Amino acid sequence: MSHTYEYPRPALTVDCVVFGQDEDDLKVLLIQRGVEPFAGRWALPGGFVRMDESLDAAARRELEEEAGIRPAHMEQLYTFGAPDRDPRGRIVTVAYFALVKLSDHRLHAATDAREAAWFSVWDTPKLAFDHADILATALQRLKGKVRYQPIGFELLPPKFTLTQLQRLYEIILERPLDKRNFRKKILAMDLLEELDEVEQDVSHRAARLYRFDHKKYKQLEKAGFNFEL
Amino acid sequence: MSHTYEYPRPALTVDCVVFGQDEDDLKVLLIQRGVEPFAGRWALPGGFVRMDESLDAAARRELEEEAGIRPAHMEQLYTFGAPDRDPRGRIVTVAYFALVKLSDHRLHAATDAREAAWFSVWDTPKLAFDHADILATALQRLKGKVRYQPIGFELLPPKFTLTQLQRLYEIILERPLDKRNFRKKILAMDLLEELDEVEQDVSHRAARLYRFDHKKYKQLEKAGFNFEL
DNA sequence: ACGGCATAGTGTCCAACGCACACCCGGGTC
DNA sequence: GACCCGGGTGTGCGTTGGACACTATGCCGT
Repeated sequence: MSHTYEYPRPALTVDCVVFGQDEDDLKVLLIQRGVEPFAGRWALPGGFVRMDESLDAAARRELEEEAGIRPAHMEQLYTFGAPDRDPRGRIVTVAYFALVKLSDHRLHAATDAREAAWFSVWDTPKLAFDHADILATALQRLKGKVRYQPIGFELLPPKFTLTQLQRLYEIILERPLDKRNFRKKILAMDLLEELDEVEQDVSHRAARLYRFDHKKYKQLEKAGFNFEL
Repeated sequence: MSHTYEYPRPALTVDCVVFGQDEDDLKVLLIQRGVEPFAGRWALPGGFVRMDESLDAAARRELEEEAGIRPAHMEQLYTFGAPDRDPRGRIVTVAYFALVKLSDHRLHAATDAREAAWFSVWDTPKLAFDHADILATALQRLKGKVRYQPIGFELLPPKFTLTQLQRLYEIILERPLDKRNFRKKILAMDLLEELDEVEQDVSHRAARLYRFDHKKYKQLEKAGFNFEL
């Protein structure tokens, strides 16, 4: 079955930059290509947009299909449409930016026959197409956004310690933060619920666990409150 | 001549939200549609992306063709792709955001046979397609961006008074600013060149003219300086 | 020439915030 | 019980943001 149009059309794909935090590293999800072009190279997960689905839906579907991932946070990043960005012809791609809790998506073997794996964002293999540009754009967005919107929490498990949170910010922003000032500021926002629980199985004093209060944040946001690290 | 593909493809367009400042009003450029669907309705300028041009180039070309406009500032805004956003079928559009000096683009009759006109952004006619959503997104972007990047200057003539600049910010941000604090802050950045010229033809004390120093801004930017109103 | 009018231009004070900084605490290990 | 490892806490200072009101200048009308 084929499809005919009066004027030529670019093909339209979505590609997803999925970030996860692991220990002291920021990871990005990549998939090894099985076919030409760029067979064997690593690339961002993605694929063609179907005629009856929105762009967001296409991005979610591809992530589910290719890596079994349902991200907590996802937003459109940028649309890349240089005429020569794909050797197969004119293909325009809408890039998405997603955050997942790595704890939810530990080791997963290739769900879609292809190999999927997490790489440090500071040390990725050579990527297919213009995916290195897309990744760079996504990193820039993450760095810029994390200071003004509480999206960092989407990378952490539901219960976390303040030190974990601080480490996350330090990794993303690539600079050290002062412990006392960080805690003062984040607690002053009154967005964290202090739990009656502490870390388990650590060989030192256990830290208190906190949970991000999404409801409270939405309320404060409506009232004109601005999150700012 | 027709074009055939193995899988169906959405059509791809660009649409431009062009802002201009006029006196005490923020204007947006609209074009009256001549054909169905939405014949007679006002819409954002835009059109189909050609196979050999980048998305940015398509946006610039459409603006030139439909309104004879070459904007000083232009950036990609967001891509809108709801399956039902166009009654003709699946059409995905990459929206752009542009700023022009209205002084450069005064009254221009319809360049492309169609009628083009400036409307107050607070009082537009009912727009075709999902263009009202696109406009709202663009306004939000403008409001957010103007405080952290010196793009406001692209809306003013090359030489302007501090009062004009302040009015512009007040219009965009929709709130009054304090004159002394505004001047203090903007001059402290050392980005404005104080000219040996004053306004002409005013029936009161003439204000000094200033010019934005793009070169100096680029230097400071490299040195880690952050513009912030 | 004089007065009136419209906008230009200018400085201080106070409160809030950002940031630098160091020590004791608690729990586990050996 | 000594030690090791991170957890948890408060103060002080310099900077910044924001409120606030009067004099200066030039044109116009009489």
